[in-house]
Amino acid sequence: MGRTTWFDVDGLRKGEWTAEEDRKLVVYINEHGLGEWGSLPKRAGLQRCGKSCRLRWLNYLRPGIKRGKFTPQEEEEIIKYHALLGNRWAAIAKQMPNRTDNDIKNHWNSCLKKRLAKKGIDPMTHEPTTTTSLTVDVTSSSTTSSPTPSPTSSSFSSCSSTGSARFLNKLAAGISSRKHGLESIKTVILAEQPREAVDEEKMMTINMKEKELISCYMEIDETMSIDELPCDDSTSGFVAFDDYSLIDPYRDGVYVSDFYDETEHLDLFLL
DNA sequence: AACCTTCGCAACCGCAAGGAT
DNA sequence: CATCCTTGCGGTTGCGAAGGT
Repeated sequence: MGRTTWFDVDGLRKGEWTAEEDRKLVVYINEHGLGEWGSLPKRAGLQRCGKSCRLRWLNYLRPGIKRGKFTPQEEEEIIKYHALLGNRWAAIAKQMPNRTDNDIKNHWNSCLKKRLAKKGIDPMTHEPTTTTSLTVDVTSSSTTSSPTPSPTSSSFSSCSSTGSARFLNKLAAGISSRKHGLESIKTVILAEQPREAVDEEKMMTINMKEKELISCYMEIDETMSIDELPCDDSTSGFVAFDDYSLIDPYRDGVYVSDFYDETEHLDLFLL
């Protein structure tokens, strides 16, 4: 199996790797370590681009890669993590260290996605296709069950008041896969101040809620894996974090309500 | 047996983020 | 601050194998 070999305009070899090329790459990396993919091919005596070498190493030659059929347990894990993280194959692969992101992605696209669809489950939302449990903005003209509907105050207030594992997972994923440091996330949250005061009592509530939200961010350790985070049974497209914030699992962000216009408006903090 | 379709997987491509200059 | 370069990610493609008709 594999692609036929050909050469691009720069004379670089493309397509299937030979055993000899694999050997050269492994020998070079074992001797010199990883890094500088751009210049590696020349130094290793390979007629390949750096990207191709990196991919070959990460997806095939790297030690510790598990190949072959996925076990039912692994498949369950993939489905579970996909529900939490979406198509973030790299982030999912981090939870399954013996499998590559490419492997997981291929298995999802060729097998798991179809299997879920057959069972009547939308592979993107992980919800039954016959029902729509996503909350849709009643004021908008949209009638679809898009994964990113506009939240409303009604959906907001009806959400659970407990913290959300999905939110925490999203945050952890943001930290781990997108390289957003905790400090920068805290800075974003802390920098968002109320626009104008209403009254003192409300102000106190706002401050309290803000503190709760911030403290949640503060408690998350960058080294925590998803399994270490607390779980709840939140299942809808939007996930409540508390009365003032709402998580959209399909975007890299957390909505935090504009405390002074609770009727419609939410701000999206991108992670 | 021959042909067609689907599956599985390796590899490519384009894009974006982040670092270096 | 702007530009360039490197790295990493996700979507897509190409192709042999396997299965179906």
